[in-house]
Amino acid sequence: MSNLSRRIETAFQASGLRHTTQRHAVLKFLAKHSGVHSTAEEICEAVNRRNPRASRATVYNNLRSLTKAGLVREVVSEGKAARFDANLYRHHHFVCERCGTLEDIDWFDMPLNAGRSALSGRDVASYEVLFRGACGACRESGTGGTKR
Amino acid sequence: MSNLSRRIETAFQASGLRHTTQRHAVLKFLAKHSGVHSTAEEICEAVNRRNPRASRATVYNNLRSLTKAGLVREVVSEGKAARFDANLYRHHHFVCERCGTLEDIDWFDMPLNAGRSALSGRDVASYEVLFRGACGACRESGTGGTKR
DNA sequence: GTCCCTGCAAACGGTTTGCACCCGG
DNA sequence: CCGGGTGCAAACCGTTTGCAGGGAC
Repeated sequence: MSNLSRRIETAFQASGLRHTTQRHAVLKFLAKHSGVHSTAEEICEAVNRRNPRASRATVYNNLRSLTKAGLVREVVSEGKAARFDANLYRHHHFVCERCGTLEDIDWFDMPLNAGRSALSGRDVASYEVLFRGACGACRESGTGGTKR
Repeated sequence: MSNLSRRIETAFQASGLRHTTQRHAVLKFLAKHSGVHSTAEEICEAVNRRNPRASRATVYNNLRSLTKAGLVREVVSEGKAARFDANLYRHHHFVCERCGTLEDIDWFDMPLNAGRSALSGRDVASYEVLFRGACGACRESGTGGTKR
């Protein structure tokens, strides 16, 4: 059994989620494609390329239960289809205003002191920065690109 | 004619958008309810409570043209329905993880030096911070709240 | 007069749900 | 054996589109 599969089973036990082949396949796919921000449809399609299969409803159910368990995160998305990623590390996000792609930005801390008064009265558990601009490819080509 | 209406017409002229009663009504509603982050449906309903009316398609069309013209912004949304706001001032966002409400946070600058290497290769045009945690009401009541 | 805008209704795409069966613990 | 998980198909809901008529400039 692969190292990844073992880690997944351990995570299931820790979170109290029942271990099923379909759920395993979904999480494995997301862990293997971390940073890609796949849609439910893409996950569905990928999982069904080889056995065991998982119906659309099951994929959606599992994405929800995995998200609730904290093993997967739903990524801020500009489009209509929700995008998911294995929740392995904190990161910021960069949205290209020309081609619409969403990139992960390596984590760096920001001093929140400046916002203390603006945030008063709330418990801040976490934060992330959403950057907008032109990604490397669009900056070079100067193209408008196609929103995905 | 109200001061607000005059400002709206000026904005239309500056942006090259044709002035129509329906478009005026949509922007006026958003300007009056700034910070509320209304859905298209809510805007539709509000506009149609009094003349002139605007069909669903028209409201959607106008939300798109107004967004493209920069007079309105589409707000980062956790749910499925898109939320809009008049684009009057820069601000950060706070998502309550218990009740799901989305609040505006007064703008404050953050030193981005720490992220220079992580962002290299991209043109950063703007940024905003998305905070997560417990809002004032949920923190006090300790309730789980209802996701809207 | 020309285009863009509007309104209606039908189509669309992503997501959820109801229900019967199945399988992990 | 029990309760949650699975699969299918239909329902749902927010959004978009095609088209005919109307209004802004």
